[in-house]
Amino acid sequence: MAEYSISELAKEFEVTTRTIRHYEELGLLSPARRGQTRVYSPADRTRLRLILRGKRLGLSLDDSREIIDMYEPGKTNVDQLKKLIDAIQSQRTKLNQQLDDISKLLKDLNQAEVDCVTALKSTGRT
Amino acid sequence: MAEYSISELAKEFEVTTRTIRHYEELGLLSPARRGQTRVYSPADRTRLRLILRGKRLGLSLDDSREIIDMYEPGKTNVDQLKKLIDAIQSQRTKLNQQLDDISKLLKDLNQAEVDCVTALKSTGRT
DNA sequence: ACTTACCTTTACGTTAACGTAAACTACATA
DNA sequence: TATGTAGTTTACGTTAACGTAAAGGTAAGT
Repeated sequence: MAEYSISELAKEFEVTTRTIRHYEELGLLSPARRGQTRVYSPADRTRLRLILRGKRLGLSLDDSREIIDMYEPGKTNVDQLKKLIDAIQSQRTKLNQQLDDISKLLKDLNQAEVDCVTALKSTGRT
Repeated sequence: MAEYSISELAKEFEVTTRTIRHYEELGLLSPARRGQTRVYSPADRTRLRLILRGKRLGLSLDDSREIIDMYEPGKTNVDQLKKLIDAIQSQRTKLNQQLDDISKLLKDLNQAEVDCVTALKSTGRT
């Protein structure tokens, strides 16, 4: 039954402790306490991982919280569940848009690289 | 030889004119002028499209400017070209990381959806 | 001539996501 | 006992990416 200190998590994910506390202020994390000191469970660690993944994808912290809350099984209400499914669909749409953007950007990068190499060769001959 | 007004572009890309002017302030766009008025070429329009694509991918405007400048062929210097190739590679790395993130998130979303549907069914029977 | 619909610049305001500093506590170790 | 190391709260500061007036210019239509 592993647990983690705030600085351990900070080191592992290459963020500052301030950042982790900030996520807690926003209600994205709520670690246990031993006295005053925060004690993080593996579940907390997973939440942090999800938050940072969301960040890399350009999600706001609020968006991330929405998504993360989806994983919690405590949603009994039917309307809640339907809302969640909608949210999931909407996120999927956004992600697919991102996939499209990325593939286009990668294509552009390839072309840019080709242009660079071509330019380099011609430079070599001048 | 098409051209566009600022509000035309704003409408097309669903941003405000303030946003477009802001990009110009940061040196990401430099449209021609007819008197005081900005006149955008198809090339300007493409640049705007690239900027917004970058935004969707979570790039900063500075990052976007770097990438966009890669497409300009006016880079004669060899060192410049090598730097560009490095930048391209680094962007590619970042994008591949994003692809990985997205595939993982999509997987998570699928699981969350399954959980939702399961929960819904059990609710129906209670 | 007057309104409407654009365009312009200048400049202060706002939000998100932290950074940074101050001031304090608790535990371990030289 | 002092020095360090890691934790805490509180609170003001900062940066990016615009928002939001304010104040004005210009050309088209009525």
